[in-house]
Amino acid sequence: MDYQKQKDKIIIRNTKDFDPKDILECGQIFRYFKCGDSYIVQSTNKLAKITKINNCFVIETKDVDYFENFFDLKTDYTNIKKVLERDDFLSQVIKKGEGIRILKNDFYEVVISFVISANNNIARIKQIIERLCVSCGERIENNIYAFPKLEKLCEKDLNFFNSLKAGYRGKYLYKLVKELQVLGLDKLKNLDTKSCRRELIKLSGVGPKVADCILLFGLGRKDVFPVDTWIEKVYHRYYESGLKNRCKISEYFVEKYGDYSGYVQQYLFYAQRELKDNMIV
DNA sequence: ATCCAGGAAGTCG
DNA sequence: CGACTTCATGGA
Repeated sequence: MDYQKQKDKIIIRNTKDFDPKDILECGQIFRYFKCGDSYIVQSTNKLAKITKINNCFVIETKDVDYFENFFDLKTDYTNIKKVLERDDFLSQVIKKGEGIRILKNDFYEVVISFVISANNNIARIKQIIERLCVSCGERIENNIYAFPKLEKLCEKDLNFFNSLKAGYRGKYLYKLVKELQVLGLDKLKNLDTKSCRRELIKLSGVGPKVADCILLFGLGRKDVFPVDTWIEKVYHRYYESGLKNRCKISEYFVEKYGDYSGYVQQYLFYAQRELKDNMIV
C-alpha cells in the first residue's frame, strides 16, 4: 500500500485499493457521513476526515496511528484481489467494490453496533447508534459525539434502551452491556476464532451471524463468513442452492474460501446490495 | 396493506 | 439437534 504518514494526516496514493465510498458504504461501519466532498468517519472517541485531492486520498486526523491501523493500511489488497480474481465470478464481483478494505474497528463498539443491526436496515441502524452516542457519548465537536463508554451504558435502565427506538433489541442491549462488563472485553479478544465465536454467541442479542460480524470487523478474523439476507440471496442465485440453513451456508463458504472468507463475503455483500437483483450476468 | 431489513430467542417435536 | 414463531420500527 503506497501511503505516507504525517503529523496530522495520511496521504494515500494507491487509490485503486482505497475508496472511502466502497469502504464505508459496504455495511461494516455505521458512524460516518458525507460532508461536502469529504467523508467523516468515527470510531470510539476518534475522528477522521477523508478528502480526495489530486488523485490522492487524504485522511486528516489527530490520531494518525489509530487510523493507520483502522484502515488496515499495512495489508496488501492488490495481492488479495489478485488471488481471488483467478475465480471468474469473483473477478466480476470485485469490480463493483475494488476499493473495499475490511476495517479494524473497536471491538466493543462493533459488539454493540451489530446487536442493533440484527433484522434491521442500515439507514435505521445508523439512526439508532447516533441516538445512542448523542445521549450518552462524550461531546467531541459541535454535533459530533464519541461512542459511549461501557461503564456509562451499564448505569442506564431498560427504559433508556427502549427510548433508542431499537425495538425489541432494547432489552438485548440492556442485558448485553452488563454481561460485557462482568466478562471483561479483553478476555474475548485473545481467544482463537472458534472459541471466541462460541463465547460471543452466549451474549444476549448475539447469534451466529452477529458473532461472525464481530469477529470480522472487530477482531480482524478473516476465517468467518457472515450470512445475512443478502448473502443468502447470493448463495441461492450464484452458488449451489441446496442448503437452507444459514449456518450451513456459512460453513460452505468458509470451507470454500478459507482465510479469504471475510474478504469474499464483503465483496459479495457490497455488489449484491449495490446492484440489487442484477449483480452479474 | 404487505413485505423487508447485515437475525436472535423462545418454543415445540 | 431442526423447524417454526415472535419480536419493534420505519421505509418502500
